[in-house]
Amino acid sequence: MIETIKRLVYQAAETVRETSQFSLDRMPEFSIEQPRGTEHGDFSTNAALVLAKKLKIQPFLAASALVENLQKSENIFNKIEIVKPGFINFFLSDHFIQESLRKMSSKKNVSVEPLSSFSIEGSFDEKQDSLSQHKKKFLLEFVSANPTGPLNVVNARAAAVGDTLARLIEASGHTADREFYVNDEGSQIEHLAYSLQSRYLQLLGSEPPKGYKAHGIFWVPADWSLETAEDLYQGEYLKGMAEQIRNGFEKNDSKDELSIFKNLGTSIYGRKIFSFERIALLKNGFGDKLLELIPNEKERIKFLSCTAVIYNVSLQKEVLKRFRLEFQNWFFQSQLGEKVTQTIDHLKEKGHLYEQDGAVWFKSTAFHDDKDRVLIRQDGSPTYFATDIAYHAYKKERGYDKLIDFLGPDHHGYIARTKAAVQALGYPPDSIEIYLIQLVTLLSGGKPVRMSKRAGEFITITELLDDVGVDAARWYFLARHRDTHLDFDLDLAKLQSEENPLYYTQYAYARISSLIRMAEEQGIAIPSRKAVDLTPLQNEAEKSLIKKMAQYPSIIQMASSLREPHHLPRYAVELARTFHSFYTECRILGIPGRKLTDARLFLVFVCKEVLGSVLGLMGIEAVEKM
RNA sequence: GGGCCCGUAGCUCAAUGGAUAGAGCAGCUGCCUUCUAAGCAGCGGGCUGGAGGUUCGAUUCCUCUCGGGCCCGCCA
Repeated sequence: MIETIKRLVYQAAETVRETSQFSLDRMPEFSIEQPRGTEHGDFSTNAALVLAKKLKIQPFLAASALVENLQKSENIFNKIEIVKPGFINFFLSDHFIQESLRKMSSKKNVSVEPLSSFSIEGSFDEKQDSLSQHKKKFLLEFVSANPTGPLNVVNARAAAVGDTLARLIEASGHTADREFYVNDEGSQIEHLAYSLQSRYLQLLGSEPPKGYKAHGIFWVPADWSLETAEDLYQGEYLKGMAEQIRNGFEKNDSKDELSIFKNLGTSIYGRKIFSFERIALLKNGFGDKLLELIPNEKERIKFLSCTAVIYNVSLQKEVLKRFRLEFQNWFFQSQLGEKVTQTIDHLKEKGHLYEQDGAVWFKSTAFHDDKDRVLIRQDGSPTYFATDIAYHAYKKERGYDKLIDFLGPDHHGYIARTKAAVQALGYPPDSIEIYLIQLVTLLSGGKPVRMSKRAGEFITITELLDDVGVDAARWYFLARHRDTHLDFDLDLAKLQSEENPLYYTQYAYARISSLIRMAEEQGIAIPSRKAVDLTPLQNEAEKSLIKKMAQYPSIIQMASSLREPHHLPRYAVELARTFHSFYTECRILGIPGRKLTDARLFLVFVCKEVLGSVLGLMGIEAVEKM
């Protein structure tokens, strides 16, 4: 419906270009909107206003030119008017609205054509044919939490936003892979292993073993160099892990947790990382013999790192699955291997590096970064940033056209330097997009819950899901713009759960489902798309519902291209409201006239499809009964 | 000192440069002997933090300013 109107406007603009004195090479982007009241028509466009700006002419003049060249098919328009500055308002015929409904249902799953980049040369249809060439491969990286513990609420927000954006991008005709980057190397992982070992040692006795010293609440090797215990992980979950190392992983759970170490370990690292004996020990427990069985401190820490990483990742995977999110790829930093030095060499060849103070620097200021960045430290080891560049290089080498990263707000400094790196590698600036997802402040009892992984104080995603459920969690995260701080009031989320917009939307779906069930009981089937007579649909409630559904493709297109999933819940509520209003006013069953019943039944059936599709994009369950 | 994000109804938040700035919650008034009242219809509620600028038009873009949050390592 909107596409049709938009196409006609484009065609009108083309005619204007061909026949008028205006020198116009490209029709600027414009929008088709649904005005609030009916006095401004069923739909309106600002096309003439943006055109006027481009041509530097009076808006009203541009509007007149467009309207004169608009095909005023009576099958489509009852009336077209030009108003005040230069809005063009379309009043649609009943026939056009009714037939739009028929078209909507013809699409298997509602998808849309990108309308954003049309030049005025070439007709709409030609552009549409070349759509397949515009199909792009997206790679979305998000969550990417360190494998040092359970996922928290901020990760959950990223999970919801990233997943739904991926679905949106797919719905708008591209492909999108989701990727989780696991930082399984570096000092933080080492600290994790030391923290774990310390918890294990604490299980064994009250005094530190020989060669260890007290370090805060931890016991660390006497020659350990770290200055403060703050660098160690204090979370309670490490105690549980330590116990499992002592008692065996299998015993703790009915599931065979051991397969994690065999299967996940192998799939992560592509090779066996634990010997048969080690796996058996993980299974049955080390008892109090860990230090004897792996006497070499360095080897033991490496072993504990791997164990902790694999275990944490497997738990993260599990909870994300519960959150209805599955990543196509889990990419581990340790998989980069030679890639890091290769990438650095590549940058060196291109002349983007220099040496200073015994370190190797990337001249990122050449690409709009604030200052240059170290890639190789004085001690010869690569920085985190260096591995990150290698990782992004590898992403591009895998053939993705567009990389999208979601970062936490504390990483905003990485936006400029990462973009700089991608450009330095020779890729166009628009091949990478990096967005921040702002913090989530959990409110409990009206007071913020402070979250710090190392202090061990945080609400895990599991606790959140236990508390409010997957649907409510996803809805809350998606409903807000990713750029704004989110106050997630746990009490409120629970208390209001009965009058949540989520339930309002699901209720609309359930009502339709119930209706269709009842119709079937009465032997009334959903009429076929081809045969149904839609002419009985004439009152405002019916037409409003059709028009609201007609907006769906442009909502997807907008949310997808802006990378802003929060438009979906808003639209879902609007659609549900329009439906509820229609439902109250129009009876479907038990009315005289089978034709009206059929037409309305078809209407709600399509509405159910659209509602189901919106909820599906949000990863929220569409319930048949409430 | 520098950078990023946010200031919109009592509360939580929308509004891809567009018409009278909108929803939900909270408050008030009506509506269930017929398809789910977890619903509908209606009312009240705003100097969009403030001051300039850009233009046909600014919540949106630019400058300044006030308030809140986050960051600024050869940690990851």
